Amino acid sequence: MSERRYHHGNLRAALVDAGLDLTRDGGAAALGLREATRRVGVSPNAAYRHFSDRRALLGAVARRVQELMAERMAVPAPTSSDDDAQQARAQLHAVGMGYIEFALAEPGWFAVAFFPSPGDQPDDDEGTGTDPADAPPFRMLVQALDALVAAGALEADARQGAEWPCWSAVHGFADLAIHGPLRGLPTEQLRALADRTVSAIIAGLGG
Amino acid sequence: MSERRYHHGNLRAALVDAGLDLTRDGGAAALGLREATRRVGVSPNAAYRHFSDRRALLGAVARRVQELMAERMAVPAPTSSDDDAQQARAQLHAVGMGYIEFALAEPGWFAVAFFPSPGDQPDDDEGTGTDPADAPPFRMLVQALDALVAAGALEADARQGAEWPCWSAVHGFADLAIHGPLRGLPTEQLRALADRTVSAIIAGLGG
DNA sequence: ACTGCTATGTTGACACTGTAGACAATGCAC
DNA sequence: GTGCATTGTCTACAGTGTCAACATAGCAGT
Repeated sequence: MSERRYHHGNLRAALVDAGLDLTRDGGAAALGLREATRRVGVSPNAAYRHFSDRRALLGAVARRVQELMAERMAVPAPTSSDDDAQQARAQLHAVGMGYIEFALAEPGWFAVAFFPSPGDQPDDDEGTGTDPADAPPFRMLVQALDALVAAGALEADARQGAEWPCWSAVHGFADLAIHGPLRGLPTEQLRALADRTVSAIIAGLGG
Repeated sequence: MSERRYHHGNLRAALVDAGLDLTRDGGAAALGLREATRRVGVSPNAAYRHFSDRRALLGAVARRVQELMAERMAVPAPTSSDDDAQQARAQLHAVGMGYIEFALAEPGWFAVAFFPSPGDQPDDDEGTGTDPADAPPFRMLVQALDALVAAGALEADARQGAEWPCWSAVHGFADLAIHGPLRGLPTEQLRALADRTVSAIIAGLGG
């Protein structure tokens, strides 16, 4: 098992795993090329065979985090209630709360998941790799909003672009709660504020 | 003028100014201790006479940016309309849009202004210096919300903690628009989405 | 089965960063 | 003027990302 072969076998995956470890506490800044390779037991430059850049590795880690996030945001199985509209609203609410709760539970990962500010803007679009608009958590939001329309709880006019107010609210709240003035508040209180925020943005969508 | 005296005279201020220059494009990552001192024409370690740390300098820059932000968010002078409630709502709306517009106009500065993720959390509260809750832009938000209550446009119950949904929405939108999937959208479209976001969160406050 | 190519990992080096400690110049208080 | 606290410099160290040249391993084709 621990025979050190010259070829690692699956370095790329191993580096991403190391990246997950490092970013979990410490966020993006904690992911160093040298540190990651050190953990895997490989020379620093080996990483360059799999990633063009430190930022490329970070991007790969980010995509994995997005998947983890979507898994944790599992929807609470639509209880067979009669009120479709109410249920759709509840689902959207759950998606929002799931987003925030993941952020609170894994602040380091969350800081990496979407658009890491540490490096400057990625120069070009395809720099980090994937379009953030098809990040799994985002798709969940889209789905929930569509369901809201289908249930008649949201006008078709108001549907257009509704993703952004929603995402804005939960994303902003997460940032405030992790790095901002809300940091350190007791979980219960935090959850109450999150609930208020999510409820408010959903309620305000109609107008 | 350009006589190089041994003592710079006002190094601290000069370093902060250099920091403003550096962060303006490039955000927090662009503020290097060595680079800043180089610009001022002073040895790297001179900075340590005025700041304990690179992060301390960054904090000083952040506070200056917050002031700049508040200046740019100048309220549009309450037009003497008869409808108090409508006017209060408009003021709150203007504060939110001002926040976002500053962020869009000065993305580098905005990234530094509040809670720079680059470094990890500041270890202790008083690390960066001031409580983010009395950042000038935040005070403007508080004021606008109070005015809303005074005008009868917001129940006293709903007033409590209303800062956070509001701040969350605009802050999140700014992040999405700068680093996120909204990046690069034409200004006009961006402004429309911002408007929608701000309107939504205000409309949703009552519930 | 041997040969050669390509993918993968290593070594050494460079320029850069933040930070620490010992030293030098300055300007203010007496 | 003298002495001292403030402010800036120099040297040095550990750490980083990245590049170029080299070494090894495994696979393809004869």
